[in-house]
Amino acid sequence: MEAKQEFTMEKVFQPNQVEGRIYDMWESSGAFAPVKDESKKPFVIVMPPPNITGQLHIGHALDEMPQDVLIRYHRMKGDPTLWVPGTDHAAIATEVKVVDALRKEGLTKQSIGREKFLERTWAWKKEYGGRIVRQLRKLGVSCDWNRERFTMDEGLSRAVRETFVRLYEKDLIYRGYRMINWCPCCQTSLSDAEVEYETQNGHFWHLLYPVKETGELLELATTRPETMLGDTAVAINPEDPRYAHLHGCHVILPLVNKEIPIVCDEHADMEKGTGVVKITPAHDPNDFEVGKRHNLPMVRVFTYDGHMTGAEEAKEVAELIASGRATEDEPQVLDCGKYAGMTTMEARKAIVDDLTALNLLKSVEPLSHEVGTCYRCHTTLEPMVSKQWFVRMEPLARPACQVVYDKKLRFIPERFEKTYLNWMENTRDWCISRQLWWGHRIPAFYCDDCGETFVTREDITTCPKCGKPVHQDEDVLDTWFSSALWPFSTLGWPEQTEDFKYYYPNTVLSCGYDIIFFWLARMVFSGIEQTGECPFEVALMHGIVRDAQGRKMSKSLGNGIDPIEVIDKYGTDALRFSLVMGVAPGSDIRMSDEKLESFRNFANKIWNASRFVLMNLQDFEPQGIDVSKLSLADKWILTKYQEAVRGVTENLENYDLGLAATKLYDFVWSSFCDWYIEMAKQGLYAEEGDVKRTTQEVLLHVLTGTLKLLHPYMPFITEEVYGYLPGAEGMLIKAQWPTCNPEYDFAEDAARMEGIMDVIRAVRNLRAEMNVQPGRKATLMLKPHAGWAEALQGAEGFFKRLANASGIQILDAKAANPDKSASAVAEPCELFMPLGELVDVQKELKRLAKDLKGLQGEILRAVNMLANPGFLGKAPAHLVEAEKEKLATNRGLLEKLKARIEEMESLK
RNA sequence: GGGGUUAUAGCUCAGUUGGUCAGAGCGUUACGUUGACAUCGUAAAGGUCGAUGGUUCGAGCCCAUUUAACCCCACCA
Repeated sequence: MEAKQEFTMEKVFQPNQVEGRIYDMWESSGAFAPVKDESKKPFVIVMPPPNITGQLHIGHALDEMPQDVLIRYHRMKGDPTLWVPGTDHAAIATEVKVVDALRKEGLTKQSIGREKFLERTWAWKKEYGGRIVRQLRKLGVSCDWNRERFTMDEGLSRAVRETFVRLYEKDLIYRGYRMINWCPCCQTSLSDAEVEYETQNGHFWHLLYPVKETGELLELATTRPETMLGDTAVAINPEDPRYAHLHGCHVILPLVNKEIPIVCDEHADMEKGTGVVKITPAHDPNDFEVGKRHNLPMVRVFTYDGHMTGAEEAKEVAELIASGRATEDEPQVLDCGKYAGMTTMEARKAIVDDLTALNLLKSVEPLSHEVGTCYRCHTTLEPMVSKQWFVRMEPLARPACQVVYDKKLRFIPERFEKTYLNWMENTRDWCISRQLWWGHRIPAFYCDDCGETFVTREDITTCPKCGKPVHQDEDVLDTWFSSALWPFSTLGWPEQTEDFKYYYPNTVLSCGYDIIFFWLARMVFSGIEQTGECPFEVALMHGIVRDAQGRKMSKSLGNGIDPIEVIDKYGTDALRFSLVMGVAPGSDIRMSDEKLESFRNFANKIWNASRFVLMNLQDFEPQGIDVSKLSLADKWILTKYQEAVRGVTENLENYDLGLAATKLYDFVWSSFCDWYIEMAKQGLYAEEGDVKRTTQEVLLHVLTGTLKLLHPYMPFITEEVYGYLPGAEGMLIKAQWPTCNPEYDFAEDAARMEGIMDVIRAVRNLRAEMNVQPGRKATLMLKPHAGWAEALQGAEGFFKRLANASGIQILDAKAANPDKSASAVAEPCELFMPLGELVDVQKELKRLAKDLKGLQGEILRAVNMLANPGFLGKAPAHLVEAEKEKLATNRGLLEKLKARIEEMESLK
């Protein structure tokens, strides 16, 4: 056994002096690695991988906290416990940053080429990817850094490729022209999940299209007039009587002067506007569907960088189509003529002007509507028809719903089940190709000659069919495609590694509710499809951190909280505790200096309580508690402590992390510090060695156990204090989770102690109410109720120490009440505090009247309850009994109180 | 348009399956240098648990309606 550290505790806890040292000690000792035991079920969590571009922010801290608490708890419980950390390559986010950096050097990614660009990005990753990982350590996370993974590691890339190939082979991945969300700024497609809707103020433009056959002007409305160049039809509802005469007719598309058909389609809603809707199949999701139903041509009028198409591009595509090398779904491209090259916004204005000049703009009304924007750069997205890779969702979603129906996957809190199912039951195919360079390149190869597509596990250079050269698809995969495999790719899958076999499925997945669709849902269906099992049993959700006013943190508001600063100022433990205590699962939390301060104070309270105990443990060798020697106070704290052990353990098992933390806070501050330590002083300063020794044993036992209970929440301070404890071996992080000893439960004695505490509180109250100077000690006269005499007599020391009494005097039940004293009644006794002339009879009467009123209210309530036949008949017997008992007690107290009041009245 | 959340002391929130009280932190007020801690201690004030109705012997907790705020999802021209 190594020598204990010398007793050198500072008066105030200094987190920054211990945190780094302790973390290094944990890490280098191998404490974070799981202790594998095939006979036990492991407890496994994979950490949501932060982006390599990221800097640690408060959201990460919130994200890690529940995980670290659970991990530390299970580790102490003796479960083989694994927490896998890692980082995400974040395709689009990272690429944007690198492109930005290039721009500052006057470069573009095209100018340096794909290979150089990737080199640059890897260099970037090397430089910044480590930063977040270092910062995470400051939070005290006890994950197994030896298993740190990166989504673009070789092994994980193999998992991605294997998954892609398997899905392709099962026809669950396909390539085709579909309506996708296009970001003209990032110049890539996005999945539906990556669209963020924003309310924007726009206009509703009412246009007039001349009907060829009748010459009338057909009114229709649009929010995006620039798309009209790509209209290939106008739709009306087949049931609409207003337009029955137009069936089979055509309109002349203004500005383009092209004849396009009027089609009948359910999509045209008779209730909306004029009931006529323009159809732009290449630039609107609904119109795309209408176009398919009516076999309408698709005409693209926007370039991929947000401008109007021109002659050159039109010609190019036309030739491609003519050559037969384009798929038949390839949209035509319009030469927008005078509008070519304009941005879409410029074109909008020009087109509106031109239509106005032609008297074809009937009216404009302001309109506020939801517009899709890019979740990375918030540019307004353009719906575009584009050739992309998709995951077929329907067959994957079904089993992913089933595991939730079957409760094989449990959400905490439960309500997120609905959020999840709502999405999973309605989700559409997932666009997984991105027009980026940074990421997993799509393993599809196209023959330059025969045009055949090959999706392969290994790269190929020649066409297996005709032997001609092939080229690989230029695009990379959605970054979420790889993170969807995280629970098993990090364990070595697709190899059937020992780790994979033992640690998969994981136990818990903890993340913010904001990434349920991006990540959690996709892990579930990917896991089920690839491994046959739901990747985790419990989805533990948390909210987001808000500022003191409840606002989201954002760069523009500048209200972000830097966790590193917080840690420097208040300590990691305070930050950790403030992120969990009293927080209900799944709810947002507000962060404020006041809050952090109060938890820093809590840490300091723990520190000083420990310091006190340790000061009184010099030259003390623990030998265990001798139950026969325990005082009432000892029994009380042991009972309370065991209650805390049971409660906290139960809460942690149920993932009620916030409740457990609250219990600990209360136990430490109120029970242990405010009461027990104060009472223990009597024992510590006692003459009898036995009494002192027993007190020391109890203090040490309870403190040690409490540090263990606190450790998952406040690992640093508890580890530090633990190092000073006599009899504590090894590190706290590896210590055994506390269990209860049935010999230490003393319900009756504890209740007795509570009674005495009530009397002490009553005395304090009296003193405060009567404005008794602290220096003035009074003798307490106690008139015990049946059965309390002995306990009260034995508590004299407590009254002296805690109630500022000079001593107590036990009065006979029949004795006369002392004159000129303040008084109160409590369950154990009537108490009198002689104050001589200090007693203001009027004031005292007023106070007693207040007590009387309270007591009478209680009695009335109980009487009513007991007079209710329903209650007597239906309530559980023990509750009825308890109520009766209480009523009897209160009646007794009432009598005493009344008598006392009469007595005082007579003194007036 | 669909779904969800919240409404409890001045502020921020707890309250686990309905059964005694409705609790904490911060703030406020009055005291306080009693041998761990002023990053502290003691005491106090402060709420008809958003509104209405219902179920029940009993509801902050369950049900219905309603008001207000917020969030998510949704292809509405």
